[in-house]
Amino acid sequence: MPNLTDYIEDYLKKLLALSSSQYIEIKRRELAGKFSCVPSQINYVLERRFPLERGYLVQSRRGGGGCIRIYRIETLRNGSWRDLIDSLDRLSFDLGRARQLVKRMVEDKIISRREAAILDQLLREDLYLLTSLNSEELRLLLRELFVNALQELLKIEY
Amino acid sequence: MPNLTDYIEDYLKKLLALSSSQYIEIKRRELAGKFSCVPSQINYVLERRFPLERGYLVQSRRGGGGCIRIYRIETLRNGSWRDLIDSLDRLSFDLGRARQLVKRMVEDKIISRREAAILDQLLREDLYLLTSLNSEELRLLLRELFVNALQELLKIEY
DNA sequence: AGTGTCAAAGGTCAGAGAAGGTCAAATAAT
DNA sequence: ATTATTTGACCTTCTCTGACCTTTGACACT
Repeated sequence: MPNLTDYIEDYLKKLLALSSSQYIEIKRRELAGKFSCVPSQINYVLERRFPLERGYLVQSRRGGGGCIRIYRIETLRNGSWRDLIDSLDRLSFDLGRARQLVKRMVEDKIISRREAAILDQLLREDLYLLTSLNSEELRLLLRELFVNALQELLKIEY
Repeated sequence: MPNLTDYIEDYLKKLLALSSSQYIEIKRRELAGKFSCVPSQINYVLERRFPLERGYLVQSRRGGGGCIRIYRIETLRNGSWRDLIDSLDRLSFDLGRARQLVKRMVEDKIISRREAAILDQLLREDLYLLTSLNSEELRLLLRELFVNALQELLKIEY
């Protein structure tokens, strides 16, 4: 026999599944109204059913126009990001794919915009012009630097 | 779910981005009119969204022909660190000093632990062993990568 | 030139209202 | 008995408005 918390959890997860973006936005009061409960019930549900460990990130803003955002950090849990990085390592590494990966990781909130900025700088070919590296050497070096940086980065919690 | 303040902030930041100079000039009354709000709302937006700590400087003149100027500037904190970075650039760059700088920036909360982790990886000499770089070439490359990454990083707000 | 007045800016501040957050106590489930 | 849920009183943050204040420049008057 499901309880209120279960119903609200299901509802939010359905919304997330339907959403075309990586997150949903809710109004605490409204949602509480829909389920005829006190607003703080929503906090309880978020705390219990949408913790970071389970792959959710909750952010909120108070005041007029405030709201709660729930992000799905889908691939963080099963470690598929690490697999992706490893595949970059083993298979052909190229700049385009690396940059693409950085972009997606930002979108999925795996890394921050600032972290992405460093990685993007690292991938700037022109910075390496002053060296005598040939293009294959450069590719291997970039791969080494990029993959390593990313692996270390993901070891540390936000 | 954006509110009035968000809209006005966006509008002003777009103007700033489009502007060819370091600042934009607005008329408080006019702007308030455009967004159908009271003039003091503009002050509120400036106070909340364009404070010095975030790299904005707001000046104004009262009276006939008065107006408000919003400058995009570098924050003091970033500025003094940037000087340090530049000095690393011009003077002798070496790994020890670079690592030390990273450490101090973390302590001063200019950069995060994760950001530091990427920079530290970048400074790992052993990653460059697979290349044919001699030690002076390596030093120059590291300097280039490091200084560039840091400079880009400081351009982005947390 | 000096002064007074007025209108046209912009500035300040307090208060109302609109969210969301916390925490402890009561209740229900296991 | 212990853990999970639910509620409600109280708190903090953010936004918006309106009444009232200050500064500046133009112009008229001496």
